[in-house]
Amino acid sequence: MGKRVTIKDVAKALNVSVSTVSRALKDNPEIGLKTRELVKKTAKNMNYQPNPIAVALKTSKSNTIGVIVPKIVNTFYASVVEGIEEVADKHGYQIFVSSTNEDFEKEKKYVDAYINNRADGVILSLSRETTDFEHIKHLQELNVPTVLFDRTTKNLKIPRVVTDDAKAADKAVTHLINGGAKRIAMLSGPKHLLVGRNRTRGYKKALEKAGIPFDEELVIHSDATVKETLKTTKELLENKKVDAIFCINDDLAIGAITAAKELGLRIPEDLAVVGFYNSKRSRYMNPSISTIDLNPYQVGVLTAGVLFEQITSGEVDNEKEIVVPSHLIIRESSEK
Amino acid sequence: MGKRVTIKDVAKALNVSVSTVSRALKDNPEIGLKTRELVKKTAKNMNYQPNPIAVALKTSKSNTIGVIVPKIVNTFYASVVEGIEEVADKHGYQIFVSSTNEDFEKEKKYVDAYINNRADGVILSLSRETTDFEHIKHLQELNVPTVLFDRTTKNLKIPRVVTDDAKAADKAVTHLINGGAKRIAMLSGPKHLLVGRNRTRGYKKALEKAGIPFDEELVIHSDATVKETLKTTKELLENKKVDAIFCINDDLAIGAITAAKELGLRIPEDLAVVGFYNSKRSRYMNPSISTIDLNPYQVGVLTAGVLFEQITSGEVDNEKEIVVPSHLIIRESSEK
DNA sequence: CTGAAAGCGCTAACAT
DNA sequence: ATGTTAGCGCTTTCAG
Repeated sequence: MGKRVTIKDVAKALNVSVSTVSRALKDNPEIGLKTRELVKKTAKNMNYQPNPIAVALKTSKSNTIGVIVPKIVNTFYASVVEGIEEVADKHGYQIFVSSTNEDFEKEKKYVDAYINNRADGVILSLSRETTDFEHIKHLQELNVPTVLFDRTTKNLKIPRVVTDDAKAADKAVTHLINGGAKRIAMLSGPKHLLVGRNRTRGYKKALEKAGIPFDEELVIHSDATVKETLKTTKELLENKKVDAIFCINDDLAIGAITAAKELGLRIPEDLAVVGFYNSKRSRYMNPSISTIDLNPYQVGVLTAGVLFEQITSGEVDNEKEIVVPSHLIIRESSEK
Repeated sequence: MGKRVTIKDVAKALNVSVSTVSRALKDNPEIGLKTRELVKKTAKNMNYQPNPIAVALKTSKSNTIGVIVPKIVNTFYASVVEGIEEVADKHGYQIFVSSTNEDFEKEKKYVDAYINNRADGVILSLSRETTDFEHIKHLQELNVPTVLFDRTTKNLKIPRVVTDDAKAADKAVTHLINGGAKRIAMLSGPKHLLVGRNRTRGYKKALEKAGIPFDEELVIHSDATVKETLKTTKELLENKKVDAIFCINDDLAIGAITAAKELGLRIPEDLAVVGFYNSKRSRYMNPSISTIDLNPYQVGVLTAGVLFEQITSGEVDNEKEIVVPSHLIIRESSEK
């Protein structure tokens, strides 16, 4: 079976030395043009494939980028990965993706794996559990180009690419206000998550600009189970008399809409809703409400851009922070 | 900065040879128990980390599994990946994931990458474009354990794990029939896709069992754009008088439901719908209709299982085919 | 029980 | 312009 052909084999076939072959293959001008061509031709004929492992051992570079995400089933992250792939490919790099499943130990494990496998760069988004950052610092100590995205931390000086969560929320809520809403609730996730906090900031800001007082009771934190969402939404509609709801994600948006309909309300005449655009699917989920698109693909493209800048220049700007703008997709029917 | 500590360093520190260290580290009984312990202890103290690249170069094994999927943003594939990760982790292997984005050239490229990086196994699902299978045959020639899942082909003798698409469709349609439906339409995707063909088979079978004649006109192929779905569904409802719709995916299901509601129909009293469960999100998307769960996570677990069987035993059963059962999730409200 | 030494495939001084 | 050689970090005969 497949005995792999090495540089040595082609050297032997041509009666030249391995170094000649090695150099010819990388177009080293020290080698005569005709030998260069000859070597390249026979290498191809013999179906020679360089062994990246040997190269990596020798050079300590692997031509690969490690990408670590908290949850690959989340389409936001999957889309980011696509963006990264796109630009890595352009640079002639491959990416290897790992999902920590929000597990800190796995995150450490994968970081180590990428270090040991001499990844030329690492892109990662912190797991929910991560509060200790030694593994990230380790990457920095080893001078492995690293950039964080989305789930980052203030406890680290490191380049990062984030979404404009606060601004996005502001846009969404302002849109609702412009549509005539007066009492706007916010359906949020678990209280401790940074996303929620950032979006709450935007929510408050939009209210403030419109002169609407902030009412703590209209911000609901939940785990986004169907049942819970239905219950809290009904509560909001029946007892708090809200006329619009800003939802932190599409699952919540669907829950809100479903609850509203069960109460006989019409969307958006009786209740305006804004959700988030997490995937193409959103279009189907709520064809009649406006959504915020966080541009995950763009996040990936930009993150990879920062990384390659670092790889290419060899310089790190640990203060670098790129904020990716979000995009409000307005559906006609969402205006009251 | 991070000078990495090697086996040599710990050998020097203990005044023993590198081979002793190497052996001690892998608990070779030829080495005295106390030396073994000593070596292991100091290795840990010195923070020694084996260099997997050197190991791979020496042994031609990398302790990694390559996974190639057509589209990682598709939650079906993302979930499969989670399943694979789970069992790979148990075996002490890492996985590296690549998404071809349905591009045949990328598929070849990634296969080559995994070959060259000495992946100990490859799991892959063919891209839509793939009609040439030389790269897969190449894997087999090189004795790289390989298993296909989901998107497979009859043109290859190779272990595979697939979903029971036909059976799933049969279950779904039978469920509709049991609920009282008489004229059941099927919303399908592009005509040439295997999934659609398999599901059509199940659809026909269910009708046949119930003695309902098959009507070609009730099977609609579309690209699943929102507009198109709405249009075709309305057409079905108004002119074909269907009382139930079997949808090949959740996007179509949402489209169908939306169209029905726009016509003033109630779900499921006036129209019963069955969709597919592609993610947790499905629960939100159509809380009132039944769905088919294809168990992607299970597909991943089983696929990895087949692969590790092969890796462990060194034997390939190219006839092996595992069909993963799907699961019909019935929601009360979907019964008429 | 332990050490010496070869070699995996490649790159890059250092010759010539 | 090309060849020789050392060595990346590790495993594994083969010798003691």
